[in-house]
Amino acid sequence: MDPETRFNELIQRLRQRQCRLTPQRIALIRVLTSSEDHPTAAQLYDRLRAQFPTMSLGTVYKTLDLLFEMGEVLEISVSDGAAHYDGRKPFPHPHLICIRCRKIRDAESSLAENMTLEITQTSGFRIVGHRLDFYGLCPDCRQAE
Amino acid sequence: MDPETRFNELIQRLRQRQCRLTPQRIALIRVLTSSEDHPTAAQLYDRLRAQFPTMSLGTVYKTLDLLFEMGEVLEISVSDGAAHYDGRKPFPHPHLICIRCRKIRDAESSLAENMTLEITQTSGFRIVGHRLDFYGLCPDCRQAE
DNA sequence: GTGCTTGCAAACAGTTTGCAGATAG
DNA sequence: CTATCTGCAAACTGTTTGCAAGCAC
Repeated sequence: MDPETRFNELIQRLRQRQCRLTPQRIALIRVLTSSEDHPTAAQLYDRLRAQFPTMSLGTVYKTLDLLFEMGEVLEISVSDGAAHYDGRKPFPHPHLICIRCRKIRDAESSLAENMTLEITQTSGFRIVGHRLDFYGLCPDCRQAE
Repeated sequence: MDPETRFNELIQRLRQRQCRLTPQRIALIRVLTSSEDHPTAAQLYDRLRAQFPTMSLGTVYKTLDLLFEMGEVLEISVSDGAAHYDGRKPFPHPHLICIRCRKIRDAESSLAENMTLEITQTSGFRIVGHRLDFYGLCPDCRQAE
């Protein structure tokens, strides 16, 4: 899905929920949907402040929480403290996380869906989300070794 | 693997590393290997303090870090702040996490290994670990709905 | 005896909260 | 006009760090 479509989708969802469409929220959704990487709250805050000096970190957190509760944003916790966010693919999918440079990439796997199905059927849980994180050295960092 | 065997294995690994076998470390490994659930550092501390009043939370963290770096303990980050630890199955495996009662259970899946293989081959990453967490409502909490 | 380990307390980082003032609808 | 939202700052939580005293080897 291209960023523009996703942007409009999120705006639409907020409208449905009768949430106020403040400039801050619109700007955050803009940045979130156009980010190729998986930024932390602080990184989003930095990117926003450049073009939106009045934005505050607290508002970033509040808006991310709102979108998270709506199921429109994925929270990825790497073991580096801060949570990372993915607003482009709200459906779960595997991530590749480099243990050296901390970069996060999306991974494709045909088996992810089947595994979710298998677990759903055998566990008795009603599954509402999953996180599939793979840790390792990315190609760049392997060379640097 | 039964708790006793795993306990001895961990003690052995520490010896190999020439680490001191202090009473604190032995007690923590005892609790860790006999825990059916996935306790946080604070929970481990509470369980230890009962029979070991001099134990400090800092030591719990330091010992967990040591075992984690040795690859003998899994760190599971739920989105509830604190990290949970699993010392019984150091090889990665899927976890089921209840979003209501926060309980964490082990899940079995035949596909987990294949998926890891697939990702390893297509990503260019050298994979050293993975985390497969499934979020949902456990059978108990589904009934309570 | 040596140097790793502990316990304590202070420091730290990320996140959450409370509230007065601002503003979208 | 009103209820929601923002911005700020203080509070909180989990974790890390530094260092003197203790103890495994």
